[in-house]
Amino acid sequence: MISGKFAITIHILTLLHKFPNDYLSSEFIAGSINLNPVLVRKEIANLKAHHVVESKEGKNGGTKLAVNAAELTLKQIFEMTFETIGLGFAKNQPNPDCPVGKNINQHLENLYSEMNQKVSLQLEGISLEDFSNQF
Amino acid sequence: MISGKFAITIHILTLLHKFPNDYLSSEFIAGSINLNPVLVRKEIANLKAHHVVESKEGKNGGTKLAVNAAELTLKQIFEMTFETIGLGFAKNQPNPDCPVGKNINQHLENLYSEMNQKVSLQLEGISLEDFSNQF
DNA sequence: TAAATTTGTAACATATTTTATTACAGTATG
DNA sequence: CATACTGTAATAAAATATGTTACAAATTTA
Repeated sequence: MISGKFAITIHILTLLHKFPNDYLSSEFIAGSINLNPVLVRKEIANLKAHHVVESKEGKNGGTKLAVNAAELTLKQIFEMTFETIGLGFAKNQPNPDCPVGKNINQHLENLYSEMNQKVSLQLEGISLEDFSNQF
Repeated sequence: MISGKFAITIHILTLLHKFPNDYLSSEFIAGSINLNPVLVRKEIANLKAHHVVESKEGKNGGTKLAVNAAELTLKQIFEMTFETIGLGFAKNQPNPDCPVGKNINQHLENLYSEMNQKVSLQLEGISLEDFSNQF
């Protein structure tokens, strides 16, 4: 299974970009994603930690973008929500007495690292503005 | 979370490649991966369905490669164990009355589809033999 | 032919991760 | 002061991944 963090975060950011002058409430955003507002606030907390959005408490409060959407890339959003991409590892430590078991994770990491470079290159070329303007 | 299917499968195939003349038992393979033999047999069942390995029941039975390792690419293995790569979707159906909610999944799919092409290109260039010869 | 070993598979159990819910303190608005 | 938000903790529920047990069927070998 793969968590919806990236998808949710980019959904939030797209909405914020569409309403650049408003503080959007987590309830409103949750209504578009069809998600519990608390989970929206959690993702917003992550975005705040990365200084991508700012929010205002209290009545008529909410969240708005704090950066230029043309300068925020999907790669940055990816890195805020995922560490890296990959095809996973076996859960348990493989047998260190086996030449294959001993080294497989290192070799997989190398493979995945190259995957990440390629994906990052793609995502670096797309800004939030680009993504949002598709709608 | 991400399942270990790909990692386990490539581990199995690497072992089979290292012992091209033997039928390896699921117990032996499980010992290298440090995994329950039943789970190994499940992945082998998948490989059998794709005609990549053959196995023999009964005493001294086990599994061996049924294809040329130089011609089996990591892309093929990837496709047997994952459908596609991507950064996920929100779990619930987004709001179809919202212009963003209505289209976000399609746009994400397009994005992921391009990611898959890039990753596939990479994995296509690596054979099981290449991977196994690193050890 | 009998004993031993191995696959194949089902059924069930446990662990982990992801998502949802409830609750409420704190903050700003009007 | 009433209202409507955020922020966050605590807990529950759902989904997925992994592990275990059990046993029939197949094959080898003694």
